[in-house]
Amino acid sequence: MAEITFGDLKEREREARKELIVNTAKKLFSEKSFKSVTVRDIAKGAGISTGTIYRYYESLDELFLDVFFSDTNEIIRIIEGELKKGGGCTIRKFSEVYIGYLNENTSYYQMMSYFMPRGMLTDEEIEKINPIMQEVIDLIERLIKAVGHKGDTQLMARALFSALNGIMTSYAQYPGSSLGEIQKYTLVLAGYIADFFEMGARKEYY
Amino acid sequence: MAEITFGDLKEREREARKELIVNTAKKLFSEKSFKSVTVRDIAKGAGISTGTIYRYYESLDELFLDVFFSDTNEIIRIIEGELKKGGGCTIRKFSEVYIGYLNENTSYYQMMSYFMPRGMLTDEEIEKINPIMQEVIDLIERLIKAVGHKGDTQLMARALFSALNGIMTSYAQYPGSSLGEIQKYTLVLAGYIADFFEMGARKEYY
Amino acid sequence: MAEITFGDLKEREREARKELIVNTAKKLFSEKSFKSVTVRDIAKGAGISTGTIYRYYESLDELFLDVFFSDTNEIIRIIEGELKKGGGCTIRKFSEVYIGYLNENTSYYQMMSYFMPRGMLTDEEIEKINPIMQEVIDLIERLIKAVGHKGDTQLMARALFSALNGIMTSYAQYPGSSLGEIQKYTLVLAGYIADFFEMGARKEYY
Amino acid sequence: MAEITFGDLKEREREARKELIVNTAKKLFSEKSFKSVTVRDIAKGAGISTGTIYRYYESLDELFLDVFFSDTNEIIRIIEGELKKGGGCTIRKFSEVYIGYLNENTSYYQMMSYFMPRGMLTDEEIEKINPIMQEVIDLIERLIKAVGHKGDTQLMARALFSALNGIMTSYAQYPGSSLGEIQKYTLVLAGYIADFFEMGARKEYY
DNA sequence: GATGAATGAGGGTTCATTCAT
DNA sequence: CATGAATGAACCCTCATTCAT
Repeated sequence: MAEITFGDLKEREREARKELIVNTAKKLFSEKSFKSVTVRDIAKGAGISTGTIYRYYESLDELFLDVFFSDTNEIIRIIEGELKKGGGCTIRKFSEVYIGYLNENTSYYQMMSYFMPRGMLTDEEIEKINPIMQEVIDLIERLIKAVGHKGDTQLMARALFSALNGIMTSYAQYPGSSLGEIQKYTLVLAGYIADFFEMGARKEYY
Repeated sequence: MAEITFGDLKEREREARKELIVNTAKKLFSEKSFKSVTVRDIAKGAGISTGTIYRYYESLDELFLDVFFSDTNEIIRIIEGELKKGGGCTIRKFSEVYIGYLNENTSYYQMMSYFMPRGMLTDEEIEKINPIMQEVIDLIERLIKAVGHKGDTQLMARALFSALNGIMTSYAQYPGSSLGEIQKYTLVLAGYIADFFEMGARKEYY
Repeated sequence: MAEITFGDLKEREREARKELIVNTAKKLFSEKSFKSVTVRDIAKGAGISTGTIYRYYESLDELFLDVFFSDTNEIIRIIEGELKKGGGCTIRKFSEVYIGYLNENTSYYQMMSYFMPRGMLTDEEIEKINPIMQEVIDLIERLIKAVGHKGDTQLMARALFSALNGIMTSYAQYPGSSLGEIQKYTLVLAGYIADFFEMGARKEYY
Repeated sequence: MAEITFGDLKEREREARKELIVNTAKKLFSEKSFKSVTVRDIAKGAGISTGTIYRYYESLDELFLDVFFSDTNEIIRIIEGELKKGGGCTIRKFSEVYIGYLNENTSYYQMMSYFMPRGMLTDEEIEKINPIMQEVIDLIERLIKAVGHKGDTQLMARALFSALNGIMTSYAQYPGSSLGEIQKYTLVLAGYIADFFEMGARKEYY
């Protein structure tokens, strides 16, 4: 029978604190551009001191990366949940749910653009991020295989992932349109692209 | 016959100055992340004073936006040039040339991510940017129509544009791989996506 | 026969703890500049918590002062040991051994510079430090008397002590030279100065 | 005939500004420990903004080094002035004047202790400091030669310089005594040491 | 008595922007 | 008009010290 040690409790509390910090950061990211959120903003928002943040994260970037990590996990959870519900046209379903998430969490793809550039991440950080990103790709790949695709499903998964992210970069909050219009339009684009992939997946393409 | 007034000359000189500033900024963007380039860097690079920059641009962001504008124009020129040369598979050709450009000018899609978020641009700025972005879309649309597509070619153009941009956001400088490997991979993805669109365009899809 | 009370045991344990802390600090001082060693560094090195350190020392400075105290004791021990061994030219011998110690423990004279400025020490701290410093002076004085000096031996002792410390302040780690060269040079200076004092001591100077 | 160009004026003004900053720093150093003086203190004291400091110095350390440089120059000027006045016992005179200066400018030897440690200075900084330090040594050397010393006058100069600095490190503001008492005592020590060197210099020592 | 998480003032430094010359 | 020195708010981060457990 699993015993709960004192160390476990400590660890849990630590995780709870990190979660508080990460969630505060997420909340602030939804209010303003993620790069304009400061340590003081987060500390204030979380009701703790700036110094405390540095007890849990060595730098702001490390914290941001954890938000990214957490968001990615959330995406996976949401999509797995959604997929359990429905039947049929799953690539499309995935695409819509994913874009829906990005619409609600605009900082996600902003962080992606921020972290991708060469030299931004240490090897250690890359090793932390890679597996979870691969999970997303794997999840998409499963959908593609489900349709019976015979080609390079990994490649196709990556292509779809890229294409969807691009919708956000290009139209996420396109200036001049109302938020609702934009969300509707990005969903249309997502559906359009998804259909191509759906179609492609059904063929023995590549 | 059009007469050249004193005012015209002034205006031309002004444009020449702005071009000098913009080109200096571009050069610096290719050397380091666009967000880390400072007014002083640009002024120094252009051989003028920081104050002078503010005679031509109200703020750094306005300058950056002009770089974005100029880059977009350059893209259009390059692609029109490329398209004149070749025959055949033009959607693919476009995709490859476009991704090639983004690989060489990493600040372009970084700026895109930077400017897209709501509230970043004034109405005035939007009115300046929109027409040129539309030109890119129109250019893509022409390629799509050339294949004989009967569906919503505008939508398809926008979808392709988004998808290609997404490749860069997602894999532009993917950490851990060499620059060359990344460029190759982004081109593979571009080709893959382009083929879907090529195929889709040939059908009476939508 | 002296009885050992419970209080004595407590006191002994307390002293042992302080020694652990001081020795840890010393070890760290040999690795980096003494002013850059933090409470956390020491606590970690000693395998105790930061809070515990404050049970033994009211402040970091008090701890540093104890290290200084302990170092001074060590110096006395070492020099007494050395002097027992040899005959002859003892002022010189002392000077070389002392400079040798300072070369190995660069934080010692750094702490001296740090604590000497007016206002750095409380009266209480001064009362603790003075006797041990006087011991060093007395030790030097004995050497001077041994040569048969008839002048103000206390003054001469203080002068020699000062002069040797100055070698370290001025050339301890003179930039541009290798560590070995510096150590050799400081020893040359020490010998040079020692000879003056040796000579002076032999006279009925002052 | 030397013409004064616009550039010269600019350069002069720049130097005047640096002097203002340096003098403000010196003033503050006499009020509190030099390491506890902040950029903000200096800016406020000089009636300028913190940012302005960084127009003239790349870092606080660079500024501190300039103060050290300026102090050393001042020492040289003062001593040369003094030496012109008097005849006779010049090594002693020098020693007293030097110690007098250090008593008035306690930050000087504090900075010496601060900058000497290996790695504190860049090669560039070393190249700036070395010549001026050598000037001081040369000045002392001249005094030694004046007495007719035949030995290694450079070494003797360095030894004297070290020995005098050590007086300050060891007794500069020895706690417990009044400022006046300390100054008197350091002068006694200086005289005592100077006499040794005076004596030594007169011989064909070494 | 020991712990170590939390504090928060304060550190050096940056940089878009302004404005007197 | 151009200049570039000056501004100063804001940034990230550190660390001696405290105190609830």
